[in-house]
Amino acid sequence: MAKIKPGKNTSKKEVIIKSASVLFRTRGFSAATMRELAEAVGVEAPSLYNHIGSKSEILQAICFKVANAFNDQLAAIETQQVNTISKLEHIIRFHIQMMMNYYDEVFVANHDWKHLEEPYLSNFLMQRRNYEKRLVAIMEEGIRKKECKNLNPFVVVLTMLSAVRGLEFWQRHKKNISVKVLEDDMVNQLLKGITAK
Amino acid sequence: MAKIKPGKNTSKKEVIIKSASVLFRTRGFSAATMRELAEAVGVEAPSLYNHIGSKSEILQAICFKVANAFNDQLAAIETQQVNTISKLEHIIRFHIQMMMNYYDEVFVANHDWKHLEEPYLSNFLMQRRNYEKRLVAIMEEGIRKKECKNLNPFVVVLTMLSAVRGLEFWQRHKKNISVKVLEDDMVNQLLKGITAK
DNA sequence: AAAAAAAACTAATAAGCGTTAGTTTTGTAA
DNA sequence: TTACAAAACTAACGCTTATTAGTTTTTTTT
Repeated sequence: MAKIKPGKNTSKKEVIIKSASVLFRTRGFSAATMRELAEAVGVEAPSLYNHIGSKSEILQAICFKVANAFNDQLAAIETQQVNTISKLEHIIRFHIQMMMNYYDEVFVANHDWKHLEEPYLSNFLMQRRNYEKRLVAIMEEGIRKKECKNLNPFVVVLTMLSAVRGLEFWQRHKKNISVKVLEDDMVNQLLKGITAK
Repeated sequence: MAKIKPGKNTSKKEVIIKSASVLFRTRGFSAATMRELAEAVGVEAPSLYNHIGSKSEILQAICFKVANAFNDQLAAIETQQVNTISKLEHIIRFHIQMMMNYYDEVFVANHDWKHLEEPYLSNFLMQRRNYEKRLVAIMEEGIRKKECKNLNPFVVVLTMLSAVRGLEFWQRHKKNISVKVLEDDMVNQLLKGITAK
């Protein structure tokens, strides 16, 4: 019978969480069962509880891992001494890369955060709101310095965030379009539009 | 005891489906229970089955109502004798309006279609793919006629679709930003970009 | 090799699920 | 007012859920 095989630096808990990310993405958190997760890991369901506390705890681990990654990267970009358009470009590219490299985790964080329990739910939502506000602040600076059009900064930021989030639908076109074309064309469209001059 | 109160032209089945749209949006299809739905409608759970066949049937009704609305509108736009940018603008504005007027239904169709049962699942996905292809065809024509930049049409279309889909997050900012500003700024950004000339 | 710790197993629990059966109430038409 | 149909009710079924208890196997440490 198959055992949990942790790699060099991955604990069994991390293996379970990675499997759960894939399972939760495909089935959704509520529809996914611990028995399904156990089968994916290669173990009986009760054995999972030697490594994790509960189903909900797994969701917490996934959501906050993603949230932390985005927060850390934004903090780094905020301190950069470059113009606003460059900052926005960096952010867009980072979102795209997160989507490519941590597809399952980002998807789950985007879709199933509502199933977090308190106080994790409130904490997560607070972090999201804060993230949006920091992006809006960047955009507002760009407008002030006349680098950006005078559009509603909230609209711009959420349009950008939504657009990159839409990369969820891209996994199935992954083979047809290179990541470079994807990144460049998306940055181009969001920052400069699609209308020919 | 409260009864199901159908309006002039709304059957009790429609009342149930509308309540289910709100419930499924807030709780997610899998997490939502028939007992919760019954309470929202003001009835005991088994009474629902005098009007609907199953929980799954409700999801089907929601998803295909939304799919039909988008398909019909796109068909109308396709026959219009206007330039490509105008067509894309119409499509974006229609998506925004659908999001504003049928928020719950569109949200559920976007999030919970994966819980449709066969053959409805395959049918729904086929319609989605077809919809995307028709949008790509419009964008390709725009590139051919030099109305649009030579960007990857798939990237452009899915960026647009994703951006308008992101209006899901907008309900909470509804009071701060008028629909007109929202529509105009979003169209402006997606078609002409945010960078100042 | 023996002892201790970690992690697997089987069995079972209480709770909640969608749904059905059977009955009673309500609304409508003759 | 009586007859009929629609739609509500209560009770319950069979199934699945996450999780716990108790035991055995495997791995690690001494």
